[in-house]
Amino acid sequence: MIKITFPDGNTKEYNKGVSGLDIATSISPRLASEIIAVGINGKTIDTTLPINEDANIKLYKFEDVEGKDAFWHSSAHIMAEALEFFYPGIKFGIGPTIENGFYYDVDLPEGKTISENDFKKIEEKILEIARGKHNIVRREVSKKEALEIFTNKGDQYKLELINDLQDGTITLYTQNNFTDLCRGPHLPNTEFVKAVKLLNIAGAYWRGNEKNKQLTRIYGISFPKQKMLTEYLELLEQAKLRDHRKLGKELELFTFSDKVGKGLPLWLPKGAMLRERLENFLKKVQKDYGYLPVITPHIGQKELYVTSGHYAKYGADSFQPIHTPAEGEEFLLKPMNCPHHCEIFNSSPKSYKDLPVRLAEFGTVYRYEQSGELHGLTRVRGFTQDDAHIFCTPDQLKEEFLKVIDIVLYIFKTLDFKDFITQISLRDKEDKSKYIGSDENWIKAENAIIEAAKAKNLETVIEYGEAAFYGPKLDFMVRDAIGRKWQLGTIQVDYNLPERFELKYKGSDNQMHQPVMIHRAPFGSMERFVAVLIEHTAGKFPLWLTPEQAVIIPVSEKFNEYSKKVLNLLNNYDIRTSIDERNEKIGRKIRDNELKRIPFMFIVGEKELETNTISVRKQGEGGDLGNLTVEQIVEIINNEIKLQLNK
RNA sequence: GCCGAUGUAGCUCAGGGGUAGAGCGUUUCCUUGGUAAGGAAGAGGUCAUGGGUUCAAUUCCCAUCAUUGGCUCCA
Repeated sequence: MIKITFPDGNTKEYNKGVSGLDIATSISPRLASEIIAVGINGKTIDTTLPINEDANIKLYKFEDVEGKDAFWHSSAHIMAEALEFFYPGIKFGIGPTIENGFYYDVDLPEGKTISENDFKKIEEKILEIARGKHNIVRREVSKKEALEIFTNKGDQYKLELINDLQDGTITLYTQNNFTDLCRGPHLPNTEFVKAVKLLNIAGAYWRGNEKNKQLTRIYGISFPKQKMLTEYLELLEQAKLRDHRKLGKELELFTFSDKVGKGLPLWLPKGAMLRERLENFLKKVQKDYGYLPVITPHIGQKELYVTSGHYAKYGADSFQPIHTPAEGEEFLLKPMNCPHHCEIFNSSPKSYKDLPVRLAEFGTVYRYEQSGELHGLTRVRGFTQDDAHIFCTPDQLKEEFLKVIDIVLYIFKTLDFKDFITQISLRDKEDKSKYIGSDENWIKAENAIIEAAKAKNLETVIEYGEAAFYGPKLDFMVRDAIGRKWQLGTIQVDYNLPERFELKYKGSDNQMHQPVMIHRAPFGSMERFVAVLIEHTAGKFPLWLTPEQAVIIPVSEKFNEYSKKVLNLLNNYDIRTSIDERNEKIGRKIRDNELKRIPFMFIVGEKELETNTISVRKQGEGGDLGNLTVEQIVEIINNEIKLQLNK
């Protein structure tokens, strides 16, 4: 007998060799039918595998991450079988579970293509296989045997994978007519899969290396209930409605023009107003923290970027140098503000008493991003960083870094960004050639960041290979409406550029010393930040930020005169207001302004004219909130703004 | 940059080898209306661009450009 301990601490004795499924069955048949995988002492295994020793057990359903993982992994195998049915000779790369669903990378037979039109028949085939209730059978094989099987099948990708595996650890899973190399765990049988949807199709390099062949990647998702699929698809639809590219157009915030060039955003008046408010908000914060505004040009001599290392790293893949009539004279569009700021630091001799120097600029930079990478406002070729560089003594580094974290957290809090990931971006352990500077400097910088994050009790994830080429970063990442992660705020420690630009200050010992630099941008870039803000708020911006705070809606033209009077009053109180003077019925005007997400609507008619008031309606809340005087509503608005900015 | 998809009116989209359609928006007129769509009439398109096939191309083919889903990259 062995002792099984359940998550609630209860224990029960079972015969040696009992399976997770047996244990679930002993509790309830219902439970047994929902169990997808089993956790044994922290390791996830198949429900049918025997358990031979005392263990802590967890029974995973679809609702658990471990359950979803097995569920979608099996779904990928079933999809592979369906694909093999339609495309004999197809070869398989990898087919893992992802956050929402699964994919399989496949190499289609010569001359065959697959398109979204084929999805329906593949989905039907998947469900047909699923309904067959085929057991998914695990088999341990020797490396030799595994190699034989896939040599016979002619699947070179699997062979490549097997060659990287240790003998004795190789398992195969078979359902119906399909066998795949797989670590598992998997569903007990195919019938668990009740609903499936193939989502999209994409190219993906074998093993993520662009020198390798590009395989066809098919994404899908599956569920144990049809209803769950329907709900998931609805969720996707709703996310699409929040997409900043759609809302940016609808709310007239920004646009692009082929004639200007791709990846070069044009801010429309309302978008510019919004952005300007964000900038002013940050300027005020930075003033309080002792930053000094500077302004630098959009281009600089090529030599500047040779010095900084940008040219060697990105020069060939960038916007190309600007040539002048003068022989040999070359300028570059600035890809970063730091070299200019270094030169400002260098413009006068510094004493340790001058430090830290904090130079801030909303600096527009230009980077020739790969064309396939451009995306709305989140990745563009011309954008404005809320950039600043802090030049400080090594002793001041920690405190300065902590203060920057405070700024970022304050901004995120004010704007209600709750779901963000704090990521420590370090060097690639394998390939240090991607970076400039000495090991010593890198270790110092990386430690400084790790310590600062610790001091602030930030819950961080460490990502290797994500550092900037001149230094490690602390990045603040958020997700957009379609679940993609973007870096917003970033704080970077840099010992390297001070060296390259020969930055110096005179210390109390009367010797020259090198300052440390902190690069930081709480928003990251105005473009990306606004994009994410649009998606997080679904276009319903906080009152202090929104381009139009209120609209006056006259019940009929007879009240236009009174509307203008109200407008003047509100303007005097700095409330951003306009009048909807269109010859439309009031219901129509309300609907249109609701859709424009204007926070307040002030309806004025006979009653309001007589009592010298306005009828107040709040966006998204419907109905009539009663009559107020202009002074009263101004107070309400100002209080709400105060609340938003002081939290 | 690579693989796939898409490109028709300001917007969202239908259509299809014989020189184009809807809804919304816009304009004009009627209506002067009380908290999420009042009515009528009109204007608006070299069907992304350039080639090719064809008696005939917006439709089929090729290329380019742009958008888009991924991959790679990301200062």
